[in-house]
Amino acid sequence: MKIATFNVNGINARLPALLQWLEETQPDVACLQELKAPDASFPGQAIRDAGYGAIWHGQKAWNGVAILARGTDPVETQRGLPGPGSEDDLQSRYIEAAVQGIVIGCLYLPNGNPQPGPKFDYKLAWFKRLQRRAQALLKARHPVVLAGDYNVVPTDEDIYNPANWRDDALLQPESRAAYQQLLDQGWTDALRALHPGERIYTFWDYLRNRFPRDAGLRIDHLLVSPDLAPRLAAAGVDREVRARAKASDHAPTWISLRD
DNA sequence: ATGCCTAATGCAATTAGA
Repeated sequence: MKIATFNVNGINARLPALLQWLEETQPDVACLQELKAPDASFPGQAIRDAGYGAIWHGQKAWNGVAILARGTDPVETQRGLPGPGSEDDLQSRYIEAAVQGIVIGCLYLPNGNPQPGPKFDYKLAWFKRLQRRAQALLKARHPVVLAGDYNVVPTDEDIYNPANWRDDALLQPESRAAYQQLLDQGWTDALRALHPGERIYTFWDYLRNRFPRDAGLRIDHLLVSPDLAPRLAAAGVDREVRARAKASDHAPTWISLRD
């Protein structure tokens, strides 16, 4: 079973690229972030025609997340991240569904820049709610994959040049500690577990010729629950998608689980 | 310190991204 995450940076701007990638790589599950579209503008029919059932949580202009499942409909288990403060949170950043017996959490964690400031506070508060949801899923003993754009560079190994980014919200000790606390619950960072010591990037800024220079960051992650970790067979980044015309600034990132 | 690029909004220039 192949599970992917892809920050599309605009579902409608990216639709041809998304459909091409789905056709080429045939993931069983695809978690999408940054739809940048309200619910009514989601291209559900085009995605169904490509063979995927879908659920989505949109928002005008910003954010937005979706879960696609090949040949079946995801069974929604949560829309929006629950927990303290969730009633005041209008940003569409979390959706969760069961697909083929696995719970899939699709998340778009707040960027948090500039820091310090209210956006960084929101990031850390959102992270706490994610930790809470993650703990509840573990306690229920479900097989779970938490996939998405975490907006965290976990270590200095996960970025081309940490010195240039030391004041950025993505590298702050608080952001990294929150990510580590999540892992300490028992989750496995699949890409890192299967490729220790390797340079792996999932995002390259449009600015400053970053992709041709391979000046990237690893911020899109797939975390798997303890029962799924032994089933990890492969993991990777579809870098060629980032190289194409009209590409997102993120590349699709995926894992494959043994049956 | 700012521009460099891209998408959305809405039709010019601003906001946000990371």
